[in-house]
Amino acid sequence: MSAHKAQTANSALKQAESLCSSRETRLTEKRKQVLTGLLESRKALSAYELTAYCRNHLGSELPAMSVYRILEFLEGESLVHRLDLAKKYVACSHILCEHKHELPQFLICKACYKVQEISIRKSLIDSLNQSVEGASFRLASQQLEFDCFCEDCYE
Amino acid sequence: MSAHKAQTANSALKQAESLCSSRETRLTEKRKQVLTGLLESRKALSAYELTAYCRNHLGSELPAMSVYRILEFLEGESLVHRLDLAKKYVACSHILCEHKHELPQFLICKACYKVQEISIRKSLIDSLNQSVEGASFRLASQQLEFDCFCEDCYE
DNA sequence: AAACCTTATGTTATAGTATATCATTAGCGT
DNA sequence: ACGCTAATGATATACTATAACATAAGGTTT
Repeated sequence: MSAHKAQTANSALKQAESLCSSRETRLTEKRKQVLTGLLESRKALSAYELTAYCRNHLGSELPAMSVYRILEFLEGESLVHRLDLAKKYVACSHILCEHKHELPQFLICKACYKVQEISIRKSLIDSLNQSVEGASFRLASQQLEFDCFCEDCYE
Repeated sequence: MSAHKAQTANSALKQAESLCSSRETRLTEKRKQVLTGLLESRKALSAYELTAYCRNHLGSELPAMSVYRILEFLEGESLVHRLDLAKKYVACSHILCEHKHELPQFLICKACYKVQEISIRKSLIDSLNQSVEGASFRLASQQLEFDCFCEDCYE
């Protein structure tokens, strides 16, 4: 792991800590480990991949069931997003931003699970919503996920 | 099951048969059963739910593994779509249409798995593609899926 | 019809994702 | 130290999915 990567992970972690303490929730060691795993690997990981990451990189045995619970907690704190399409989890790319972030959309590389968190133009979301409502449905969430290929994985 | 439902399923089935025979592929009894299950239930079903449907409604024991293979076949014939987001399968809503259908998008009710197949405006897709390419990604497919709630399942 | 080949289906094993439940431990206030 | 609540561990289990091998069904050739 590069020094830069560790540093970014570190500052994100600090930001996460102050965020939790301001909300009076606890960012425990294990929870930090899971978040660190996602920050350092910089791609989407499954719960089981995270237990492996903790074992191999952080020297910590973390059963998958705990990882699931911890991911749930982190998601509740908006530190992590669950990607249904990929069945994996990513660190929120806005932990370091101060501004509150809304309407996150995810581009997920089907090949390597690199994830890009983007913000689609409001007008695009609006017209999507219109199409959906035209069919008498409603978007369950504005967190949209798109199966993609990243730059490195184009065919 | 209503008479209307059975009738629609029947004509769709006939259309599917002629389609397969024109392609020299075989729409066998078992394959018909699976397609019938999707047509009659009029919502997305998992492979295992389909074995249950065949057992309970069609009096046919169809192991899940066979269902998976059959779904694969039906998908290849564009008679069925696989919904990754829901981890379920739906009958293509265009079996009865003559026209070839392109760029299908799916609105999937998270609560009851009713599925609406829509065609989003080309311009919308285009601007989505633009956003995605701006992030150096490419959509893996134009078959988009959206988690929704249907009319009956709004909170 | 018999032999043959190809396609379809059955059977079994197994991997990955996820949730529920109960037991244990850790952190914190009194 | 006691006791409460939150966090984690441990175990069982359900669901989705694929792989590999065995058998059966359908056509084609002779």
